[in-house]
Amino acid sequence: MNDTILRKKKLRVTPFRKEVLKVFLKNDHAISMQDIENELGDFDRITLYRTIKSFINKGVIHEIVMPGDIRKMALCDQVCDHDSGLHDHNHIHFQCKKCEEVFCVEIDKIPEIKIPGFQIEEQEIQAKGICEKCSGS
Amino acid sequence: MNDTILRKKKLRVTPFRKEVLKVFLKNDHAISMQDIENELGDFDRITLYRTIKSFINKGVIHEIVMPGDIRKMALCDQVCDHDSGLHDHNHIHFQCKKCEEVFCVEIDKIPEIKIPGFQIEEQEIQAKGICEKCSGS
DNA sequence: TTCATAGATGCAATATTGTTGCATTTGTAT
DNA sequence: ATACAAATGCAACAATATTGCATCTATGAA
Repeated sequence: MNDTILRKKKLRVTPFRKEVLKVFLKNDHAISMQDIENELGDFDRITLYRTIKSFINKGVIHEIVMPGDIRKMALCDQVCDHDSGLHDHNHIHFQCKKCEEVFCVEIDKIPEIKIPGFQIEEQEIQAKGICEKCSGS
Repeated sequence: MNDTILRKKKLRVTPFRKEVLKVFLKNDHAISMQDIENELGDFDRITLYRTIKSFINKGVIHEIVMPGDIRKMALCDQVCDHDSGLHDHNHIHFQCKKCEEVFCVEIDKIPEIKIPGFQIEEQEIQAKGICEKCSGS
């Protein structure tokens, strides 16, 4: 139930937030602002912006940015239930060159990068290629 | 000389382009659209957008996007002298949490990621932490 | 169950960012 | 020196995002 998700993240359960969350839940890939707007029937754009912002801050969803002005969002794992606005993810972001969708893909272990002189605290990997579904066809 | 860079990438050498290129050359870190606008005295914004677009297409600069609506650009290595619009880079993108600058940092070898079912063709690594300069202070 | 209140919503107005079409100017190859 | 494709600059516009404020509502406490 999406009520549970919201409550867990200390967000008030409102009809609008449930609607927005539903859009995320029914997609297995990352979605854009446009996608959400298209899926919501009637809505107030300002409220949507604010909803998205609080979802990100509370760790309900996370932002994915990729070259080419691609800005999408996807649900967070259970892991990130913190109020800090920081997100920990054990996955990489993958964009399919065929269907153009962006997915969060779990991987066993994120390789550690080391750079002399730099202290790396977080890292994120973005990849492009052909996704599972498009490989088959 | 920045004339050489432009000619090598098959771009006409115009005063404006030289100005923009100069801004990139004098920074050792990635810069934003805002940064460029601030450094250029008097300019036409539309021309700037178009200039940036052709610089990216011809491989003079590359785009760097990071979570938090960060969109910056930096000069490409000599390597990417192709007209395809694709860029090959042997570096990762690093953002310092202290000075907030974004750097292109060369690393020895980019680790290979493998995901069952997915064909990875390109990948990019983004990291956050403390940069060389800020570590010292 | 009712009530008070912090938080969420919706509207208006506005800011920021990026694009398109078109006339004019300019860099470059001949 | 010249012709022409490419670049520029202007006007108009489109898309995206933000702020302030009045109103409404979800939630915890009485």
